[in-house]
Amino acid sequence: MVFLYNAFIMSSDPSHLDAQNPLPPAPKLGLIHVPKSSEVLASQLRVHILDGAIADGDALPAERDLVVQTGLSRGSVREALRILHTEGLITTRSGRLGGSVARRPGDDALARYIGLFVQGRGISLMSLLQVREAIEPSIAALAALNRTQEELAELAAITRRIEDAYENLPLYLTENVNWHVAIASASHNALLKAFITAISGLVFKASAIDNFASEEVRTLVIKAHRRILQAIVDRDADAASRRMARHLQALTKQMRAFVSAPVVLR
Amino acid sequence: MVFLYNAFIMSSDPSHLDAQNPLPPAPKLGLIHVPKSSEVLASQLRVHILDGAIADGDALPAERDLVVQTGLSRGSVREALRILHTEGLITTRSGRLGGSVARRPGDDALARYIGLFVQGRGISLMSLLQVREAIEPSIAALAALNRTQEELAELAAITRRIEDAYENLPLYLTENVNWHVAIASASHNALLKAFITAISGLVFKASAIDNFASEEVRTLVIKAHRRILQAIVDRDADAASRRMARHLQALTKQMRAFVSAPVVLR
DNA sequence: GCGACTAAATGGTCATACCATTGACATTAC
DNA sequence: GTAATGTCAATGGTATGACCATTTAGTCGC
Repeated sequence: MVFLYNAFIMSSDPSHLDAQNPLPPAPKLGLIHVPKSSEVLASQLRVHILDGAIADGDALPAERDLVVQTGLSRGSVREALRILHTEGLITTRSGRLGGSVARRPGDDALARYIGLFVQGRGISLMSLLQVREAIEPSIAALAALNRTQEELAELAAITRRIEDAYENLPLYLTENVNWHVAIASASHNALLKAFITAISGLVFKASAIDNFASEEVRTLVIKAHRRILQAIVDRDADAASRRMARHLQALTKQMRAFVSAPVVLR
Repeated sequence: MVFLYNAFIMSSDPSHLDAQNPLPPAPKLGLIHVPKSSEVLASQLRVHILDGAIADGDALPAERDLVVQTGLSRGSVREALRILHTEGLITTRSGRLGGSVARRPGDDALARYIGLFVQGRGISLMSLLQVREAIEPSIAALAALNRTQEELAELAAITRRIEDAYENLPLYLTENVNWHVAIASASHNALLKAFITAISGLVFKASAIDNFASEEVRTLVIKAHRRILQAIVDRDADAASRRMARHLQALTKQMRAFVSAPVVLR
């Protein structure tokens, strides 16, 4: 031991280096991050899930199988699976024929994280409405361009359901969220749809506390929805965008009284 | 054991219920989800972090302390902490004075999940550019309205750095991302900023593979940046929005050749 | 056939031990 | 004195092994 130690000292001594090359090999080392075993396993599995090598619905090996395959302890394997579960990339069931199956990240997973961000950072309802006003007119325009016949039918059905729920406030509000999401679906842009799903849900939860949807407001909303729907039917992207922008501005105006406080969920 | 079993059978026998109240208490039970111990602990800690009871930078109890406080095993406690870590709500260090400290969810955390979504769902670069075009004009408008003097200075500095990096392509591209993020900062909307941070980063990574920024493009970009900056200086929200929209449309056009494939990261 | 029981496979939890990392503190060398 | 060095304690990281809980396939009995 002592011998090895001395040898190390000697090899660090620059005195016997070639005079032509007086500099030691110039370590150029940066900070070294030593990953945890669970993170390494999670990363490997994540790659396989994201690139489709493990497809949506495919089963992962059982925990005890992963233990023998990886040489890690079961605790580490379980922590890796817990990471993937939290990321929304697997679901897990107990019992015989149980185990973990791969999942593509869904709108709900992304919505959950946007919710964490909004709540943790104390984002105000005002800011949320700003985001909605920023995004949704473009979504309406894309929907006008890309909507299929089926999506149009669905959208018309929801528009009608909202009108039918005129007296049933809770139903009215949830169908309203569905309406916005349905338009986002018709935009054929999955990321925009996920954004609007998250934001509409948050606005709904934050505003359902107080009841701002007076009868007058509801009447105006229904009118606006009809006009937006018509623009989408007509494939008139410009009109869809414009009308959606106006619609949201009007809604925001109605909610001004509530917008100062940060968003509170549940 | 047998006795208890029989007692249960008897108590389930409705024959000796009050005739006035012939219905059993109407169970009305839905599906019951039994949470895992680690999830319960994670939820409790999460609430305290999100509502600020555990502020950003505050230390959580040591793992072994949580064990005695909660009565759970250390493995369960660790899984709970792993969940919070994955959600970006805590960071953890080893060693003396180590432990877990609470963190507010940051732009990076949200960006990471948006990245997972984009990659896992095979979102195309085209869709990403659509999102950028949908969001960023509004951001420019908000920046024109809300920018402070300091943010203006920072924005001008970045604009200059981009021009200086005309010949240094990698620097040019990263400063370009910074420019978009700086505008989003000036919008004073943290959620929009997080979105743009994520999307600009993804577009950068997805497009840095091939080199589309020809000299001609770079010249046009620099011109466009100047005009947008001027609108923000002038507090002209309309012009800022319009010019940003044009700028992005032009950029998207330049990238048309690359946009068909899904986004590939790293 | 059909119900009830059993067994097996799987995730969930616990207890314990030990390793690895980090920094405070004492010690030593100069 | 002070700077290098060594020691030790606190904390997270990992491994083992056992047992519990849940769920389903299969089997037995009627």
